[in-house]
Amino acid sequence: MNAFSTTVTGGRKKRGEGHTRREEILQAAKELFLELGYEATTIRRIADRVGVSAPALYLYFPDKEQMMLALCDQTFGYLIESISEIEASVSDPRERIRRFGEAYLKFSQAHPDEYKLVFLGSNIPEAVRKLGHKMPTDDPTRPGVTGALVFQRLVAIIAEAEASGLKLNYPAETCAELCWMAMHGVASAFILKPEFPWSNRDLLGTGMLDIVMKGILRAD
Amino acid sequence: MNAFSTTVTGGRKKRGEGHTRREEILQAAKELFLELGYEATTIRRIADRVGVSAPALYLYFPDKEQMMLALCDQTFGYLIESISEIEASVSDPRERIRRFGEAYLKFSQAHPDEYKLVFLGSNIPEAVRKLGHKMPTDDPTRPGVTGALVFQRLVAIIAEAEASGLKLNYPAETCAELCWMAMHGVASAFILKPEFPWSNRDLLGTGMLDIVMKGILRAD
DNA sequence: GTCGTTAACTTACCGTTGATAAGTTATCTG
DNA sequence: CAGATAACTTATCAACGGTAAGTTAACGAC
Repeated sequence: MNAFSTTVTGGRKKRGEGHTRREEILQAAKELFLELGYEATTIRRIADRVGVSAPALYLYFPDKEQMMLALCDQTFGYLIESISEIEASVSDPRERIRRFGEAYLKFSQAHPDEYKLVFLGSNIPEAVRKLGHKMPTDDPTRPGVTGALVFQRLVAIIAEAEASGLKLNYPAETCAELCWMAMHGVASAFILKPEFPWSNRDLLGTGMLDIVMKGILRAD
Repeated sequence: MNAFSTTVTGGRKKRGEGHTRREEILQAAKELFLELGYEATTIRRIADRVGVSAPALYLYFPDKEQMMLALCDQTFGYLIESISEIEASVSDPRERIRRFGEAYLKFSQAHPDEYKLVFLGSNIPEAVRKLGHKMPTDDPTRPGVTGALVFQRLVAIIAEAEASGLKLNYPAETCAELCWMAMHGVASAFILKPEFPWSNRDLLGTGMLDIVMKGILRAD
């Protein structure tokens, strides 16, 4: 992992060290997904960057999609982390909701490919599309479920806000859905139409947040 | 166009009739895009359904993406039509904006597959563009720009509202973008996650509209 | 030390993809 | 009938994701 972002590590791994190769593959895949997007990142390109042959990747992942999924969980972990941080450090309910929205938007812009994969259905088959939301009996360790966790946190935050005395203009669940939809609208617009000349991206983010807060919380 | 949704029309076209083949190709492509999505719809599958060889498609379209863009324009046309109707029949500025949002949502729910095709089509643009294979031209007659037309109508409606005395909380363009993003958030959520137990779909639609109107228009 | 086992990896290949080149056929014009 | 050419086909390309089968090297056991 040097400064030139080639991850070639040279020779064959020793007996018990296969997992380090796996991590090298993930690292190279992540770099390439971010550089080129999902489609343009080919198995061969990943293999080249790692310094192994293409089929070698299949010793560690069943297919290309699973590489992306593994990365999704990893990066969504960061989102969940920052949400947890907010929950831990911010006590004011209003501020919590706002900070959630900010974190969500910031994440979507920092990791558009992962966002696309989990929340936009993307081009990846059925398996991934349904995981954005709760599938109660499913294996919680399966890759790709972290998207649903994010939404559940928002529901919890808003429900707690109501419990702490804030008055909502809609049922808590509806408020959470409205909030998520609005922020998702901004996030997906930026991601899906990156070349569109948006008037002012920062203002759109903060503005939407203002609008939603004003819309779901009863005026003081 | 028979009951089995094969569009085979038989033999070779006569001299001046190439354009009818072009329409057959578009029809088949549309069906397949809706059935299978962009990625799974191959040139060969389209050609099979039309009843010609695969390279024949390249007599009418430069590449697969252009077929998609042509379909986008077609679908956007339906939306533009209903917007024009509103502009012609509704004079009150507030009501115009609201009706625009309603029409947009209604359109998305009446033609979910087409909406998905047009607005959620995350098909490659990024991947290809980043590889530098073909940079987007700034030719305004190029297919795929009608989407911007819809948005311009919303900008115009909101700008006219401002001109007629309504006070906006943001620049007109930003208001339009916020409005579109919010409605798109609702529309895409319903379409992308149809199985999610949304608390109340009607309330989410009208509620988001209320929230946006309240957010972009200064309170009376 | 050298053997068997097997993790780690390679070479060769499969079918399919979007797209192109070059040739063929059918229809229209003069 | 004789070009000309629109409409279309066959053959082919490089690149894709993925698989089969073989090779190399590191280990424990004796």
